[in-house]
Amino acid sequence: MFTFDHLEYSAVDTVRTPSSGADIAAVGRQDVLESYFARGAIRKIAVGQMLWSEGDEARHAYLLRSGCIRLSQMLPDGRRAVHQFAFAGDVIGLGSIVHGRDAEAVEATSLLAVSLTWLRQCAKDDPALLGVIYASVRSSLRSVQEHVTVLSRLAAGERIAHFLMELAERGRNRGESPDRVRIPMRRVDVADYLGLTVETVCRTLTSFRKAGLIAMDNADELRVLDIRRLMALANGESDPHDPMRRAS
Amino acid sequence: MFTFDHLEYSAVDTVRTPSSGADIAAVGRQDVLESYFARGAIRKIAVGQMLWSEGDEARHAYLLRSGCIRLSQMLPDGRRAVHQFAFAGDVIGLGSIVHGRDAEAVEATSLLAVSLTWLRQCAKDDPALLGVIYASVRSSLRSVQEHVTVLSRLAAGERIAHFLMELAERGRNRGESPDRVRIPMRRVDVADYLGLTVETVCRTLTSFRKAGLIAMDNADELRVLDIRRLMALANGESDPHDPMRRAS
DNA sequence: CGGAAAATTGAAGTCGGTCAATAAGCGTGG
DNA sequence: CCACGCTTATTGACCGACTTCAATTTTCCG
Repeated sequence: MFTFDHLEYSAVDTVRTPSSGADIAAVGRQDVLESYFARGAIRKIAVGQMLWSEGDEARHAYLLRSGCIRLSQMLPDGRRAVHQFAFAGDVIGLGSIVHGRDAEAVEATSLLAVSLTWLRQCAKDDPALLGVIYASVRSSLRSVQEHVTVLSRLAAGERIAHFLMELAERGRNRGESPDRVRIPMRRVDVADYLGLTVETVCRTLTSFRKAGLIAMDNADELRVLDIRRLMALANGESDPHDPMRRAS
Repeated sequence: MFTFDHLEYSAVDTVRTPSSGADIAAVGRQDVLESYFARGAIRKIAVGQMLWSEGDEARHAYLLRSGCIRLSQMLPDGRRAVHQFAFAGDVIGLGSIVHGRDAEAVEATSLLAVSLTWLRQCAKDDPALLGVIYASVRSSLRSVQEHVTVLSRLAAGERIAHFLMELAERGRNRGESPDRVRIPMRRVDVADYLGLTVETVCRTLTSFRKAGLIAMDNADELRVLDIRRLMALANGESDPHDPMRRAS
């Protein structure tokens, strides 16, 4: 849940988890992990390129240096669910032996890759490592659970607000301005992340704009104008009759 | 994802995970964990009693011997999202330092409780233990991810079918008949688990009954009549125009 | 520039929700 | 054992939030 005063995610676990999700490690307390990734290989992937596919054996864990990776799962008939977006500082690939979903670059992405077998070897000498990995997966778990609540019970407008606050919070953790939110992914990605359609995402953003909650210069960047109301929406604290909850 | 032939969950990870969810450990390969729980204290809780509440510090992990625990999260205005149901054989309480959601008994439940600090001590002597715990949380992660896909992209009928197949599969893992599914929780719990309303759950079950997919004697037990169609629905492989996808 | 992809807007339809009523359990106590 | 009262489940009628289908506009790159 977001709080208004400090704009900070409820850090319930030992590890600070900026709403990173499945497979994504916490950023704080991650020094241990990062020291291992520092010895990893740099890998760059272009927009639309897959880091791995569903069913692939997991061989590496990755620390994002820049860019954005979309983790998603396809249904047989083409429907898609985006589980999480990973940003700079996030660690992905620790959650599976065999990948259960696709990982694709939403924008040009640079990562550090380490072999999982090597990581396992290291864990035998360094007892702290396994604990950090465990904490990382655990914090991922908490993030996905929050996502479940969003998908399960929030209305369209609340989901979008939640998403924007999530982006703002995570941008802030990377040292970006909190009232300026960049949206690196396309609308269809946002829609598949929030269980909505592209059209609903557009319409909701438009109504937010008209209500003075946000301002948009480009399609991929917006300014937060009324963070209080956005927060209330994001946390499900808004008035049930607030028209911003709805899309139309 | 479910498969028809063996009625078995895709065991993608090393640990067999019968669709158990957040905080719920895998059942297979769990011998290590169980040996520790064997030295735990027996605790019994009655229907409606809370095992813990959101915000509580996590002090114990529990292995369910019988009954059913509902893990849920409340929104400020009373909306509720049920994250998972834990059944006999499942382990809960390993996913958090501070609990992020409530745990309440759906029916009379008996559990084995061990202290987390004690478990941590043991982990120092037994390197395998931390690995098993890690695997447990990892498999929980995978389950919640599946749930995200369900909530994000499946229609009402598909969600109910998925839920029934999940119950059947997990009952089967506990040695129960696969074509006889018991539903220990109330309709409102099912609704909050699937992001629907009580009425939609009822209506969908009725239409399943009328279509010959299931038969119901009591409200809390049903017989699976057409598992093939239920499976197809559950996995999102049904015809987009199949009326069973819809509620009405 | 030009052409395709992406974003946005509009109009109409529908799935699932809301509100309301009825039925079915279920435990308690006479 | 049955009557009573309460909770839960089910069904019906209506409604509306979101989707679907269909333009139109904007953006992005060659």
